[in-house]
Amino acid sequence: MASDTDTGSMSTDSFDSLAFDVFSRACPSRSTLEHVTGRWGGLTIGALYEESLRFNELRRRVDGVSEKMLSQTLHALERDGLVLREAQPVNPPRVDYELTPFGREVAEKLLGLIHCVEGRMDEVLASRARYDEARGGR
Amino acid sequence: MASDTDTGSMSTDSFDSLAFDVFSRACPSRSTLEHVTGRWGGLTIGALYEESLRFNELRRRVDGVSEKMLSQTLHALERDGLVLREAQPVNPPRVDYELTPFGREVAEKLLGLIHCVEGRMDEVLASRARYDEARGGR
DNA sequence: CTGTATCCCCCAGGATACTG
DNA sequence: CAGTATCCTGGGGGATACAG
Repeated sequence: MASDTDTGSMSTDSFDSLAFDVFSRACPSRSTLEHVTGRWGGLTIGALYEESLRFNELRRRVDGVSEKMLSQTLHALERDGLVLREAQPVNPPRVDYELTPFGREVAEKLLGLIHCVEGRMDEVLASRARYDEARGGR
Repeated sequence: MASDTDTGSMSTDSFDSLAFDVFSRACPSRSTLEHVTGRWGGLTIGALYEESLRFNELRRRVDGVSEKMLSQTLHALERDGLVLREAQPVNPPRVDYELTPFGREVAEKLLGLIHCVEGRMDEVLASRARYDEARGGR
């Protein structure tokens, strides 16, 4: 693990002058973005945005995730400073996961995206129907 | 292709009462979200947000994408109604890709996320350093 | 309960060649 | 230029067993 080839430089660009090197493979933010938008990252963050959860609660909440992937995802997010892991030294062990302030900020942006897409799903579905009919025979 | 198992129902939830079934595997918006946030989807949309581009221009812009993946990505985005494909019947062929209004909206949300992360990359890097040092020996 | 270690399968996706 | 078709490999990720 910790195999990212990240170097420490990136551009601080404005919204209008988009010259960021996210397009470059070597951009360090690309890996974080991948953790956030990855298959399980987004769902995990979404779940934690509602409330702080324990490992198996998360596992139940995020439909379809395996122990291994949840573990990996959580580690990546914790490493990036999006998730805080709080282990209580009790028996049986109890570990709570919660979003950091940064994590919450990212979660909100992510939710903005999700809502944007969900609110337009009828359009999407219609577009898909059109597309499939046009070249559906083939 | 067009192998999504999407059914046409989803929840229209508010930002506060998050009861969306995005967490469910069967949620139709999940596939669109995957197209948008996928490895190449986001970068492609980001590139097209700046300007309308042709196939090979895109290929050069999005560092590391293969012909096959760009083609696939573009088809998925076009099908979902995010990208408009305009083929001019000239020789040699010329095809321009541009974002639809919906595509631009999604792009903006996406850029919001990207900027949020990029603007905090120093934190991320610091967090990673801390994390790696803590359990770096292992 | 909270994970880590292992095995292994499958397909995302890269390389290459070819067509219109 | 704008793609499609084919082949092939790496690693994403599931299942299971095990450990603290």
